[in-house]
Amino acid sequence: MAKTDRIILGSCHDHDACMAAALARAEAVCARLKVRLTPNRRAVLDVLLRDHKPLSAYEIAGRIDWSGRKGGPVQVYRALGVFEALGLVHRIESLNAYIACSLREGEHGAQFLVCQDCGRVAEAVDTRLERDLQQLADQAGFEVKDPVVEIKGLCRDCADPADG
Amino acid sequence: MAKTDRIILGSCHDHDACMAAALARAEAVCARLKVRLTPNRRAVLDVLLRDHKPLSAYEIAGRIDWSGRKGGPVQVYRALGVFEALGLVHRIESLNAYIACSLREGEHGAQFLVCQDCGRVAEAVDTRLERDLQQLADQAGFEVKDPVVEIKGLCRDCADPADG
DNA sequence: TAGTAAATGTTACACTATTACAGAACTGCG
DNA sequence: CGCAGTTCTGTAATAGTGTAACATTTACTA
Repeated sequence: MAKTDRIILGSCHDHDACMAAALARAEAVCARLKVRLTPNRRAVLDVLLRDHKPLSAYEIAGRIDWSGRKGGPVQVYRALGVFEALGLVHRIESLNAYIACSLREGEHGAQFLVCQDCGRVAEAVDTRLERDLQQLADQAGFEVKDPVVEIKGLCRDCADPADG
Repeated sequence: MAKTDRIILGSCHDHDACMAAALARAEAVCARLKVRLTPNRRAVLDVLLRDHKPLSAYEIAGRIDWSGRKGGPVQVYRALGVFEALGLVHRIESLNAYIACSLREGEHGAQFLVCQDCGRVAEAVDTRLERDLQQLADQAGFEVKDPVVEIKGLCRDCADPADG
């Protein structure tokens, strides 16, 4: 049976290492594309990496230490815009929230498993699914730009709390 | 090659007949499930069927003749909630908009092709894609409740205006 | 170091969605 | 019919999400 290439659960991992790696990846991407990782942007990315779960722009704004400055959604949206364009942050449409990308550089595509109970999100890479999406679009003469796949439901922990 | 079961383009069809059929379908579903198709709800459904394209709740509210009454988003959201539960209306997450379901009774599942240029949305039924989604979820021990598939891109007309 | 482009600070505002509560309309039943 | 309970509606207020506009500052480049 064809297997999903990779699923990142968002739990069950060494979070410090994960954060450091993600930050390094972000720096690499920014350097390569000549995008500046300014303090503002870094602050937004830090918050997202720290939590490793979807946060609304306003939640992000609330967690940043603006040290004196006013600081609000505008700054956050600006940074999110940059990161989305780079593929470092994904918007979860069904939650109006944003999450740092968990994938290695070079990997792309974005299928999400969104738990309606605990709110956590797992990110997956399933090339077969992507092929299917492409094929579906082809049949309608539709040019794919950005496929949104968000499977809403219950994660393992929430579906079966007893861990049966 | 496995084919998508059905794609409804949202254009190129006898709109009057389509509307009448959809309305009849809605009445049937409501009758079967003992849900009342009240004037308010009918007004919302009418607007959605008439346009056959995604509309925001506020746009819907703006197009309804409230004849004296105040009438606003609250009424619209209430009706939309009912129809969504019945599967007669779908929310397009990536647009914050709502569209009447184009499928026959019994058909379900909802994959959408969302044109970023003209804003039109086509609805598709692709059981293979659904199977793949289920399989992806299974591998993560995830229980699927509501798969959201919205392919953003360019429809045939907008991708190639010259109709090459 | 002056000129240009990029990013920021700030205010204000538009759009999306929900809560709360009182009143009206429908349903079932004696 | 007339009452009781439920469902639906009208209305106002408010919470949450996202942008526009514009002056100012910061960073790059010649």
